[in-house]
Amino acid sequence: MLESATDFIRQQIDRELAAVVGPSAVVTRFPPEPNGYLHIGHAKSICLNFGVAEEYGGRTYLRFDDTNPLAESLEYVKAIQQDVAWLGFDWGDRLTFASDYFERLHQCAVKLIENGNAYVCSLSQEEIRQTRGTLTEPGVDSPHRNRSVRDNLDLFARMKAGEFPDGAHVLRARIDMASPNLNMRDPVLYRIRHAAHHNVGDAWVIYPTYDFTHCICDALENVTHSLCTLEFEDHRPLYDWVLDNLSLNARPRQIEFSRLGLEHTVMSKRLLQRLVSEGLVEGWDDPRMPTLAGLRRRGVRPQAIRDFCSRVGVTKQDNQVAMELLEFCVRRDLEETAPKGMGVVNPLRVRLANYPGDGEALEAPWHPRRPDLGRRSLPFGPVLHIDREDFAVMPPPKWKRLSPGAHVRLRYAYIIRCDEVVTGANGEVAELICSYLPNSKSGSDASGVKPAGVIHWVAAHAAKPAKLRLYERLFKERSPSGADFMASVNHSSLAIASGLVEPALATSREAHFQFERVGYFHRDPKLPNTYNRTVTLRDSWRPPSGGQPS
RNA sequence: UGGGGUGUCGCCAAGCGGUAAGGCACCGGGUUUUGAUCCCGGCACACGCAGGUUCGAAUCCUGCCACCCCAGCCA
Repeated sequence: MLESATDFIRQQIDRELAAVVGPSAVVTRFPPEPNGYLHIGHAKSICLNFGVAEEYGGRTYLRFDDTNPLAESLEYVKAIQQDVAWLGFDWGDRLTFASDYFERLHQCAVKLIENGNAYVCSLSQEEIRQTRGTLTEPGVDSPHRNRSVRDNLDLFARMKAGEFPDGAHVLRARIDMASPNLNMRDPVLYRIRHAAHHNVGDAWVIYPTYDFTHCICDALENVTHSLCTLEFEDHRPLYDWVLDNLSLNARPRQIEFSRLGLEHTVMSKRLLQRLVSEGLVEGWDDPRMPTLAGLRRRGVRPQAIRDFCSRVGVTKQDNQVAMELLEFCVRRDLEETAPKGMGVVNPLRVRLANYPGDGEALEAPWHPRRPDLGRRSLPFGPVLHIDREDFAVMPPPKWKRLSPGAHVRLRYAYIIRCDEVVTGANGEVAELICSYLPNSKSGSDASGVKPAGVIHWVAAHAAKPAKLRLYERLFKERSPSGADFMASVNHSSLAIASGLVEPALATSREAHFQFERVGYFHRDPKLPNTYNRTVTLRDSWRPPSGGQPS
């Protein structure tokens, strides 16, 4: 049916569809719990669920798995919707909440009780834990396991009515306390929680657990393929057991795939939370965070994230994807779409001794290969700023930048030569006295001089000061270990430079730019006059000795 | 020592009995007014290990080994 099945899940769907006679539909769902921000690992799941449905002409639900009122809030519900939409996926009118189904879930629970498949257990949480057994030893039956249906119904009704405090009773599935699968040892289906719920308020004091809820919601929404991560593999027998013991029309199947692992970062909510609470980052949307909010603020576009997800693939293998792949996708996307201007990170003053007048307006395209992006005016003048990295008093071999006596092309402007180096009090280069070649203007060069290279610059009289936030990896190690991951935090992952940008860039309505020869930058949506470095440009220049290239 | 999974190039990942795709990274070369982009070329006699079946095995069988997940009234 499909010319190229790209992963084991799509292959399975292909096989299923090939065996089906009548019409068939593929229905998936992305089911986040609204208890935190989405990260790039979620993006993998979102791309999979929405992608599969789209490819097979099906549909996808955005369903909030909100069965634990203690952890969830409306703030996250909103943020998650924003992130999914930002990625470019449309759930149409299929925005649902597990809590929308609380009434029907309750009916299902009553049905299980009536059929002898569930019972009210009055053991304490501690007692349940102690009687569950271990990995190698079976558990022991609850003393309440054989309560009569009538008693169970009565107790469950009173639980629902709010007669008991939290923890007094739970509803348990009656399966097998000796099962080698711990999830099947009479798992809890409902617990008492006197807590307000972000969606249904205080309508309920008993809340269903994930295992009971998820499969039923899938069935109610006619989900055909319930795609989740590997740690739920052991839950599949329970998922199936619940549905087997209810008579719902649909029969969804759970398929598990591996989570995304990314080098130099962590993906667990707990660890990310620590970074935020301990002030190692400036919030959930800090551009160093792997959250979608962080990536967005950093300047990563959804197209790049989608490309990344498709390149990473979907398998059951544990994986740790190189950060280089994400960076590749980001550059690839921005290279085509971002206007290219000039920004200087560490300004070094350059005075053109032979330049007459106050200055002139040059012109340049926003993108050499994208004339549709237009052109901008580029002020030039007698005093300029170049990047300090582009000048060397004693240049290493094959130096293609400025140095005493050397010629260099100022991008889209003139060729200059460094005639004199003015040194400051503490021996540092304070200023460069240069001369320019009047007949070397970009586009009409008649100088015949072949410069060593091309460097970027801004005119002192027109440049706008800007804070440039330069980010590096949040973790020094590729795999920050869970235990001492704090020790591998890169405390110099943010450097703030006082730079200069060309005026057209500062007034542009665009948000993403390439600063030529420096990197891709994104105007920060919160901080004024600030640009976040999304990613550097690739740099294959390696100094023969121990130089300091950009 | 219970159950469930996974092992193919540094990192991802195709392959599904017929003699190892692709991407990233890396290494060469070309183009270039970004040491960028782009283009060309190189990069696993080898598929966790050991046996076996077969004319033929990464693919089938057996046995080992390694790693991941599970003992929440979290999801």
